[in-house]
Amino acid sequence: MKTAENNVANYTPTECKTFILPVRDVLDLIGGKWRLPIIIALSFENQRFKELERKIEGITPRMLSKELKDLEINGLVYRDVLNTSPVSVEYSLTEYGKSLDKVIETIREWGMIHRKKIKSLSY
Amino acid sequence: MKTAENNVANYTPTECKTFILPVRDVLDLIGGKWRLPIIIALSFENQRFKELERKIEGITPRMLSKELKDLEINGLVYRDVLNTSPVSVEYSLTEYGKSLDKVIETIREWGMIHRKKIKSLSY
DNA sequence: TATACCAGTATACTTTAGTATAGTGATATA
DNA sequence: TATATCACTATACTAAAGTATACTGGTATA
Repeated sequence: MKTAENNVANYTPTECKTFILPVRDVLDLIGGKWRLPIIIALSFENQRFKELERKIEGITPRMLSKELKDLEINGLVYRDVLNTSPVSVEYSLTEYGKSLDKVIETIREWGMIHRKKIKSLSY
Repeated sequence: MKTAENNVANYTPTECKTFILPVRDVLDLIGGKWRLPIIIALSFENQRFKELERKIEGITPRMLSKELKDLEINGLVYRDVLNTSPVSVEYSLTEYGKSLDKVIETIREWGMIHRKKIKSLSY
C-alpha cells in the first residue's frame, strides 16, 4: 500500500479513490452473505442448482439464483445446461474464479490471526 | 483454499462455515462504504476527526464517528485524546491495523487484473 | 392420472446500511 | 459579547440487502 513513508508527500481524495477502486471491486464481488459460501461450495466440486441449495444451508432459491447470475456475469462462475431430461444445470468455477482462491486464502490467514487476537482480548 | 483436488473427499456445511468464518471477519472489518477510505487515509498519516471528515469527501460525522469506533473496538485504530485546548483527538492505525495493508494490497492486485479483464470484455 | 423433482421466478415484506439535518458543550478568536 | 471551531451525538429518514412464501412449466416416476 501507498503510505506516507513511501514518500508520497500528500494525497488527493481523487488519488485515494482511484487507489481504492480495484479493492472495492473485489469486496463487491465476494462480499454479501452468500457469495463466499457459493464460491467455496463450487471450489469443492461442480454442482447443480438444487445441490447448492441443499448444501448451502439457509439460502433461498431467490438468493441462490441472483448470486449465481451475478457471479456468472462477473466471469467467476460458468453455467452449463446439460441436455439430460429433465435438464440439469451444472455450475462450476471458471479458471478465473479459481484464481480468487489465493486472495481468499490470504484474507483467511489474516482473519485467523484476528480471531486469535480478539479471543485473547475478550478474556 | 481447500479444494476437491486437495483430496478432501466430501465436506459438511459445518466444516464449510468454519472455513469461511475468518474470511467473513475480515470482510466485515474492511467492508462497507467508508472503512477502506478511513483506513487508507490513516495509512498516509495520523489525523484528527475534522481532518478525516474533510479529506474523506462525502462522509457524515455520524458515519465517521461510528466507523472509527468500530475500527477502534477491533484494534485497528488508536484514538488519542491530546490535552490541547480545545482538545484534539488524533486517530492512527495500530501496528495491527497497518498489518492489514498486505491483505489490502493482495486484494488490490487481483482487483486490478479484474478491472482489465472486465474492460476487455465490454468492448 | 397423481405426485414429485428440477431450475428457477414473482411478489411482498423485514432488516441493515447509510444519509440528512440539526444540535451539544467546551474553548478560542474578533 | 458574538461568532467560529472541534469532536462529536440525536433523531428521523431513505436505500440496499436479504427473507418468506408461493408459484411456474417441464419432465419423470408410481
